[in-house]
Amino acid sequence: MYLSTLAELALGSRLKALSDQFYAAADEVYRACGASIESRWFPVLRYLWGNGPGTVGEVAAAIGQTHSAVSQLVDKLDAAGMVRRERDPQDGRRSVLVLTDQARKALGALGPIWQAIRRGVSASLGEDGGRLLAALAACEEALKERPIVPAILAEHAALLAQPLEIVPYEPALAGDFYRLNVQWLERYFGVEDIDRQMLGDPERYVLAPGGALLFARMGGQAIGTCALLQEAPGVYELSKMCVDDSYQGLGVGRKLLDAAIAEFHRRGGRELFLESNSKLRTALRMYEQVGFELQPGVRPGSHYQRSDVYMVYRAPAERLAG
Amino acid sequence: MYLSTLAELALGSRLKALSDQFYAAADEVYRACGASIESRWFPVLRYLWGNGPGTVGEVAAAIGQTHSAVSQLVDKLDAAGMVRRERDPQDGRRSVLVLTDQARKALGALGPIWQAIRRGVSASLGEDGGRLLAALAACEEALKERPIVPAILAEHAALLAQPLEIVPYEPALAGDFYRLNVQWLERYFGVEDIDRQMLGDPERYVLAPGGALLFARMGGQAIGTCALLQEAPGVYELSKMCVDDSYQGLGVGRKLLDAAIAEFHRRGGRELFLESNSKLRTALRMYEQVGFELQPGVRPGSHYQRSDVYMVYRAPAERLAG
DNA sequence: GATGATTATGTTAGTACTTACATATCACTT
DNA sequence: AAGTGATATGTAAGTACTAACATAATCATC
Repeated sequence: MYLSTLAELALGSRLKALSDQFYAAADEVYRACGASIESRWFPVLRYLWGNGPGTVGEVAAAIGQTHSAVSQLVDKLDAAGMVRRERDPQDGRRSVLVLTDQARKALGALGPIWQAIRRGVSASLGEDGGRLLAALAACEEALKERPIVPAILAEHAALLAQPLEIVPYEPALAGDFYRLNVQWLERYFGVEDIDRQMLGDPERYVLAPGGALLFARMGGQAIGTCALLQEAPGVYELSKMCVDDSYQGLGVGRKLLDAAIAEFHRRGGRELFLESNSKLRTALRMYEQVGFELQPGVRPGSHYQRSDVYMVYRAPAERLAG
Repeated sequence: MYLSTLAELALGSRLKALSDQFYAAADEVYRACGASIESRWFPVLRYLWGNGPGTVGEVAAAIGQTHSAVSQLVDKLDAAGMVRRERDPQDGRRSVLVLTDQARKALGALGPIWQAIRRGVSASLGEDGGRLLAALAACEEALKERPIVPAILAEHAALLAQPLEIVPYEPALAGDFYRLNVQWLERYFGVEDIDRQMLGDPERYVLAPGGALLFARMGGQAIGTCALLQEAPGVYELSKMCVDDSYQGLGVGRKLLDAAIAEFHRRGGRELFLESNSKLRTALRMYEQVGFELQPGVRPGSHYQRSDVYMVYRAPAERLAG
């Protein structure tokens, strides 16, 4: 399932879906057994049944819903003849909810159904049912102790505060070069043979021909990379630029790009070009911002199947002059 | 929390509540970070972002919702300028959903927030977060393989088919006498010393003084019990009556009670009384139904702290006569 | 006993879904 | 080409909640 690949990000959706499944299943069972009760009524009715009459607020707190949800539910239960509202003589604000005899009778007859639900759920889910219940209880507890929003905001602040540094290639980073590029290529295109070759041995295919390889590092981890390939003396290609998915949006790409251009200038390069794909609008816009200009057609003799965009760098000074 | 005592019965409610918490948390984070996106949009947007344009049905299947939910969501996303609907030229029925540039930009900037959510959730939930995800995935899988409704109905049929029998004490049942009573006492009151003594050695404290001990058995398992204690010659106390939680509602208690009264008559008993607590309304009503009459006050010399109800049995014949 | 704050509930409006139905298109068969 | 069933989407009505507000009763303080 797609959602499970998103892990923590799609928890809400998945829990909701599972919740709906259980509600629907209970309703179907009640209907099949001829019980005139709805699954949504269960928490309120069961509470009143087990604990005796209670106020709206008390029930709401026990079953973890708002008082207005309970109040509205009671409207329905009242209409269905299951619950009576009585004023508390001690405290006129309170509405005391009392099960009617009809409800007591109906609930009394539900024992075997509830028992069957318990067993049926256990049978269907097997051990995972127990695990789900345990995890659920643990998470409910954890969320009470450690609210989630401040935790997320703290992580967010920490992420943004971590210094981002651009560092040159070192052998320990070879694996990151491969990982980052493949992650990116698989998402947008597919990995071509020419890619695997270069990605697997950057020292031979990037550095040896006189190119440069840069990495963006945050918190000790390589999260982006960018290569400057020397095609001919003084002629460089900007290539293999990518940033880890989970660090998108932090401006990492722009910093890598700036660093690569600075390196091109430091080496006194004569020409800098790149090939890309028109699907990558965000990237193309960024290239334009730093000084690349779109050329008509593709570069003669391009070795990438995916490239349909050809851009050439023109330093700001040149542009002013020309 | 009350709901967690209901185990499998309240799974729907609890999952829904947790789901809502995650949605609300995500929305709060988005708001705090100034991102103009809503948590409910996430699955659709993320899918389109990661997998490129897709049709309504494709997206719905991927994120596990109905096509109409997606269609309605797309209405909102369209209004918000995040998604465009385009007709599929190959198949005129299909609506192809395409992210707008604005959406791409917004989603691009969300990288660190998503990353923070992942980390924040993990930080708040600790290991339980991983357990929840694992259990969730396992249960989703299990429900696909073994639908839950037939499993419940099968259990229900099996339950009703099992014959219920009332049997007298035998040594193998001594453990059940203890288990059933303690389960019940812990739920409602607390176990008093006088209880432990008698529960631990029924042969000495129930049978030796001339009492009787009955058990309800279903499918080979003891699921309820009831004692008839002889206080003085011909004077009996009905006591220690309880039924396993998970077999409530099957009429087990009533059968035990009827059997105990029959035993009292068989022995030619002169007086039968019981002590109970006013909290146990269902039980009290049942006692009244079979012929017990409420007495004012408590029984003189009662040995239970929890008893505030004193009832004496009057055989139907006596009542007719009196 | 007047007052202001708090508490308990009810009410209204809105949201996110569902189910059920309607409509449009496609793929086949004849 | 005309009809038929399947498929893809849209639309309408309904449900179960929430949030926000309104109302009423109680408590605390002077």
